[in-house]
Amino acid sequence: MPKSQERCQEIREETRNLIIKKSILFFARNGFAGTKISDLSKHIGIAQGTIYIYFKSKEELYSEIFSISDNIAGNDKLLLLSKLPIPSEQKIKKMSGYVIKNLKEDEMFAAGIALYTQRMLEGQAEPEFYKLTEKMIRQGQKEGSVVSGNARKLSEFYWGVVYLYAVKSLYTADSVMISSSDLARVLLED
Amino acid sequence: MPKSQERCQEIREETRNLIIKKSILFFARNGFAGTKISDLSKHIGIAQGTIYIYFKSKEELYSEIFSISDNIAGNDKLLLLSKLPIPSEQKIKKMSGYVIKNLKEDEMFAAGIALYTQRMLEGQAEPEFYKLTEKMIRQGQKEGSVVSGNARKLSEFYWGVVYLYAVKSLYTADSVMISSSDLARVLLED
Amino acid sequence: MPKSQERCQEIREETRNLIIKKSILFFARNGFAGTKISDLSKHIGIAQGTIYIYFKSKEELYSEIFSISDNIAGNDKLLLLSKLPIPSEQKIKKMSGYVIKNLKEDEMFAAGIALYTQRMLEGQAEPEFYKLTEKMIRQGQKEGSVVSGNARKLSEFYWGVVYLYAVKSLYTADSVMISSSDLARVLLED
Amino acid sequence: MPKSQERCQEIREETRNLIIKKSILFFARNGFAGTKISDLSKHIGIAQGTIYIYFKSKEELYSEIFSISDNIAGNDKLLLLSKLPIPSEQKIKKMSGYVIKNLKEDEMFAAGIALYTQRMLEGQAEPEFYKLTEKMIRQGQKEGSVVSGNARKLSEFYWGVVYLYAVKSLYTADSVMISSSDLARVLLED
DNA sequence: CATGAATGAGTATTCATTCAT
DNA sequence: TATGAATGAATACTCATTCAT
Repeated sequence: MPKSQERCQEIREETRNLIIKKSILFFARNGFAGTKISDLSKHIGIAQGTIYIYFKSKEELYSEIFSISDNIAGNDKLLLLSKLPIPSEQKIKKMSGYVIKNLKEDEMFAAGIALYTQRMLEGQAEPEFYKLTEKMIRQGQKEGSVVSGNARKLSEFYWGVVYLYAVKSLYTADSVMISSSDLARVLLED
Repeated sequence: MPKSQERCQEIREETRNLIIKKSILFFARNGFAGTKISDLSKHIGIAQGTIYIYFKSKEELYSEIFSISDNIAGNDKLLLLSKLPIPSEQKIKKMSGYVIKNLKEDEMFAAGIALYTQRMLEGQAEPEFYKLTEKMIRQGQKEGSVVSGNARKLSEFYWGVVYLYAVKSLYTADSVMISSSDLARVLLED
Repeated sequence: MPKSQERCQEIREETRNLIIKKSILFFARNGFAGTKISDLSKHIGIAQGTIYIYFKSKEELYSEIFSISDNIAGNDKLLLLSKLPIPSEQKIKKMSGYVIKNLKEDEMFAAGIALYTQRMLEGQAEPEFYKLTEKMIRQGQKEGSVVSGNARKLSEFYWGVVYLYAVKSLYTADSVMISSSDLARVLLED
Repeated sequence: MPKSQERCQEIREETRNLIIKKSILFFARNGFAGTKISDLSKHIGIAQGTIYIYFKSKEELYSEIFSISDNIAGNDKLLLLSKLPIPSEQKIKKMSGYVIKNLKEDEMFAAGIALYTQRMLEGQAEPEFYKLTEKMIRQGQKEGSVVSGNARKLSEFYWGVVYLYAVKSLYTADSVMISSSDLARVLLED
């Protein structure tokens, strides 16, 4: 008896997600060239061939992971946050809390941040959440809670610091993490 | 003919240095696995085989580059600086000025910082200049010029920021650089 | 329930025949190595696994097809023909008419001829119908209706020409076919 | 001391030609899918990697071989022949003599004919020498030396017969070859 | 029986390294 | 020394075959 259409679809979806999820960490740690399909498939726990059922090439898998790392980086939450009718100081504190919490608890989040930032450095990604942060900064500067200076540069600096700790956590299991308030202070006046 | 002997030695030295110098940027940008000897030799302007006259393997060249990136990162200057009988605030400002100037003017410096930090993250390098910076921070905290907090963490943070801008400058030709005083302010009280 | 048993057997037989029938064309066009089971199953309209219910391996399916292509090539008819008590000229004309008719109307026939000839060229098939044709030729030479020359060579030439048009029809839908009388003339005196 | 520019060029040319020459037979015998690069390189007597210095892929090598098989098939000679101010009968006899001689003596010639014809069947090659032969046939028909009938069809038939014996000689070392005059008789009146 | 996702041995391709010139 | 063509082990990718459903 043939498997039902839906069940097949489900299985495909599951396997595809498994591959993506497990690949993110691998690519974030070792880079594209440093990642071998043989190692990757062992790490995922599937056969090498299975990867090629879902992705045409290593390159394609890598690309897919990037479009996903965008979401991982938390755009949705940030978008929501940036639209709330609250003072910028609170937004930045909430954002920093969210970021630090995730960096600590979710390796995937750290990997997403790392990959996304790297691709951005190579000029191949548009930093959506940089812009949202810029907005918060400008609002905060009006409100007097955020330090003065070019908003774009400050945003870059803020996320740069996040990247720093993301990369650190990818390499060192129990790396000392910056505190949520220390991170917020990058932008806020004392 | 001792003269020609020396000249030979000189030429050897020159070629060797050329390889190292041109390799640093390449490795810093693409990582170890992402750097192909064929591309590298083309970039240097020599034959692939020539590299193997001076270095036993890609691995050895990479290692060599690290021991050099250590120096590039400015240990000597830093060491000197840290021993001067001047207030920590001045040391930190001088160091920041030195770092920013070099990041702006010397791609090799940026590459050295990037490589060194990367290897450090992978736990394969002992961060000599982190310790020197820690010293300055402790001195500064006593003098009241440096913000309070764990000296090691602050040092890591300071150099993390430097790494951030080093990487940025490797990828983007005219990247907006942080100012020397902004960098110093990472450690100094307002 | 003997009835359902039979029905089952029938279905099996049907599927098996479907696979064979549809495979012949595929193998004839692309050769053994050039035929992928994935493509083949798509072309047949069944799942890949189904093929392996009926045949132990690709190799076995291929072999099966050959024993069948032997029959397709029309041994039985030829055998019958060669035994009829009629002049060789008529036999050859009938045979040529039969061959051309089938080449035109039945892709399977063309495929069978092509496969059989290919395997023969590789020395893996015994050309039963070559021998029957040889007989006709010898008879015809005695009767004065067939051109003189080595009977085996003439037989090879005759079937070579048939192969030629068989292959042509496999690749080109509406290929110009040789006429029955042109084919006969390969052997017959004017 | 570096190798001289010209010597390098020479070596490259030689190796490239060696690969092409030795590949023709292999591909002609086994087809594209049936040819493994590992076997091919062993047969040529070089390392697998060497092939990829000269050709981007197996596909590209195969294509290259085809553009060359065109020449092998003897276009130049044929062109010359077709333009000579001699009766068509002589042209056809000369051509047949040339073809049979080469089929007997030069495996490469046979391979070239086989490959070219196969690609033509797949509709991927323009049969230059078919056209030249057509011309000869038309001229001969006017002169009364060539059998009547559609010139294109006759040309196809003639080269089909040549293909037949080309393929045969590829598989069987000492295959019985058609004689030059037998081949000519395919087109000429008795 | 039929399915098609998964497997892994087999094949194509790359790239660090060697070596004749 | 310097070269770059050649090497072959390492890696990416394919496809005949299996197996849980």
